[in-house]
Amino acid sequence: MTRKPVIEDVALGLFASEGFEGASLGRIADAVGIRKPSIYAHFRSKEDLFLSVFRRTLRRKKRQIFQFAQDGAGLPFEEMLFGLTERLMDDYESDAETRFLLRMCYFPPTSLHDKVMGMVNPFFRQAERELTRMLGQPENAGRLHPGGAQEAAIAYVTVVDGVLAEAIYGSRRTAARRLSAVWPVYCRGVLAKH
Amino acid sequence: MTRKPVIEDVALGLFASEGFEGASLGRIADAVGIRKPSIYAHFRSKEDLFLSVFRRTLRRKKRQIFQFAQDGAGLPFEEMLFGLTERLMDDYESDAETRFLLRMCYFPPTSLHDKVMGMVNPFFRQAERELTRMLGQPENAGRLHPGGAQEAAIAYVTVVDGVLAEAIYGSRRTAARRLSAVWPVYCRGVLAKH
DNA sequence: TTTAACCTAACGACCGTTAGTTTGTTTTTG
DNA sequence: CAAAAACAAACTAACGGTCGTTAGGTTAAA
Repeated sequence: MTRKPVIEDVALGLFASEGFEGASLGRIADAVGIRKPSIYAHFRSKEDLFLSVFRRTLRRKKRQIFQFAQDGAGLPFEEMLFGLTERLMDDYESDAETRFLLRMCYFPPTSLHDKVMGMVNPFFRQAERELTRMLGQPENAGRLHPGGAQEAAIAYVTVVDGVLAEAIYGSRRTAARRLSAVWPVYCRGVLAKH
Repeated sequence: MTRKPVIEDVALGLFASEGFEGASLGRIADAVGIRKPSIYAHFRSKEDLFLSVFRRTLRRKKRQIFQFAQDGAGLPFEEMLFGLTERLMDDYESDAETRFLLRMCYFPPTSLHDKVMGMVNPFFRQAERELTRMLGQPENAGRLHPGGAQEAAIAYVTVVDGVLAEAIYGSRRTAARRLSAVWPVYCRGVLAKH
């Protein structure tokens, strides 16, 4: 019975709350209930542990978001996008994976900056592209302001990041306040006047 | 001729790029051109150095933003707010103080979390309150959507954080792309249809 | 009998910090 | 006005602790 996944879970939590440099292998090992050098039975280095955790977490988050979009495919786009923002906001409070991912996208370990961004940026680009494509579908494009699908897509990810920012340095409560203020503004801004 | 301000400047730069835990007193001293213990002639501890830098930086940034708002008091509010967003975005690239402040508002040193947030949160609250007040002035309130001044103010800070987020994990270029997409959406969302 | 997962012991490097000293400039005093 | 005292800002040396990491041994399952 290997503790590799336990190490990853504990490391995830500590990386999320203390950062890469702030979370030491000693504290990780303590929390797992093993000795520090035992970590090296599973990972070549601290950086290797981090990258392993990061890859796993990014993969899962991709799937979750894709799944959420698929489940809401029948809904009007603004309902589905609102739900997604709400979900991400709630996840930041309840889910260490989301906190980890967000923190490390903003401020990755200096030595791993390029490697991390090389994984994250394609994901962001793809997400924005697929969102643009979805908003460009006939049933949505007709309801959009002439500004177009791409403008609405970029504005959306900006709004999401703005709400998540408040979830980071504020709280779920204040982030929810932001969401309920910005969402009507966003909708009026992207929907065509009828 | 004391090197205290030099120490603060160098620490600011390293804290901004490597984080509090990632920036060591040894490296700071090296960059200043003094020995590590000499720092203790000016600061009681690393935390003390950090707090000193943080206070100074927050004070300056407050003044800058207040000044910017005052200078643009004659303009239509959406022009002044666009300019402010642009300014903050540019500052993130060119000004280490802005990078430091933003990073430490998101993820302050764990042990100083409450102290830092105790300084930052009042500032954010005041900024939002004054923005709401400004948008509520007769010459602006009449041009606003019935949603109201407070909604427009909260939506604005959300947009700013969204643009700055892209400045952090992307670049000035991609952040500018966001700004030019989100701004028309924001304006349509907060202005009354004529 | 090999292999995987842990262990203990210990490494050198660096961490933040303290003690005590030197040096050069102010400030006070005879 | 010159000597003395005080002070500020640097220094060297070194502290105990923690960092990530390696070597090598034990144990139990395959």
